[in-house]
Amino acid sequence: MDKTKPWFEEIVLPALLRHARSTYGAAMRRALAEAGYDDIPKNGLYVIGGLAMDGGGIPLGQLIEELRISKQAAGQLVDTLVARDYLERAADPEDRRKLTISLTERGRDAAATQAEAREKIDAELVTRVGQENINSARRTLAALVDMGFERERQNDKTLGPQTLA
Amino acid sequence: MDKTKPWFEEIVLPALLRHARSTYGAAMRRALAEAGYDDIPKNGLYVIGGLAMDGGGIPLGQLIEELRISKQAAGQLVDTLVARDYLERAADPEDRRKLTISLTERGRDAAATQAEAREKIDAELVTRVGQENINSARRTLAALVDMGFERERQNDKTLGPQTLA
DNA sequence: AATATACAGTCAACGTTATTGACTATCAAA
DNA sequence: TTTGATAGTCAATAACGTTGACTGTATATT
Repeated sequence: MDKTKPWFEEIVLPALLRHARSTYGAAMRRALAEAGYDDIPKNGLYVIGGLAMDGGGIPLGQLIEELRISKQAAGQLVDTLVARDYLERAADPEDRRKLTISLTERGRDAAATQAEAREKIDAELVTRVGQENINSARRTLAALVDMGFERERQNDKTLGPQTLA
Repeated sequence: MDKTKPWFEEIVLPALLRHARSTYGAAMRRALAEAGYDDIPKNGLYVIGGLAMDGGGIPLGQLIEELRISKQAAGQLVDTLVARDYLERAADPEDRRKLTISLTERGRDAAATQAEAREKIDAELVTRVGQENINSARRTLAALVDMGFERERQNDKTLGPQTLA
């Protein structure tokens, strides 16, 4: 009766993923809130964080791809992020249909705060399980992501946005 | 310029987690929809899947713990799941405050379908990265989850439900 | 026993986020 | 220069989660 394996070998992977992600989410949100950035919508973290890495201005379409939400949802998300002064839009001179988005001053600062919080978790994680395990985890997760992409193509986009996540 | 590492070593962990989870979510949803179970709310997957493992009837409070949502949200979730005939409520004879929930016939069938889809992904994952990497991933994710729990206690529940996830 | 406190869950109102459907504007190609 | 595809917006609605106030049941203290 005591012969139980460690809990994390019993639990189902999706649930494990869910809770693991929430650790990051909670830490980043707390750090942001403490720095006064307490009005960022859910997916805003991904937008801000992503833009901080990409550096430049990306078109809405790219957000749609990365977040896998409808373009209307993406537009709305950007709207509120613009209204709250994290993002700004600019016309793309190459193609006037496109409106690229980029971080404002405030947005960059929020991104930095967020990155710091994330890196703190990352660092703590290294001390807990070691870089080797983390690398393995990344490989494993990447394989999962790939499988998702493949299926999506296979099924020729018959997969609604909200079906995901 | 071509000296780039594999993409999954560049990407930030929360995003990787997000997409990895969506692979499971999409596969399970597709399988369920094909079997006629296309009316399951988002968190319903966790409720149904979780109940299928626990077997028995659990009280609402346990759902709240596991999903980390407000009790009202949990109640509402159960409401719709009951309305759609996946779940049923029963009074707990021990403590008449408690209403335990358990799977209906339909619910069990949905759970089976879902589990099958999940296991298919699991199996494919083994062939892709091997059991060793998966074990490492589990250890790593578990460490993350633990960190989340610890922080939560540290901060004495000052952490709203929606802050998570 | 009597009262106070804690716990399990519901009801109602509201806010946020995502969805669908219809539309405008721009570009690309025949 | 019409045709078709692409980028994004507007408006209405649906799904989900939150807060606050409430009922009923159990538990502990006097």
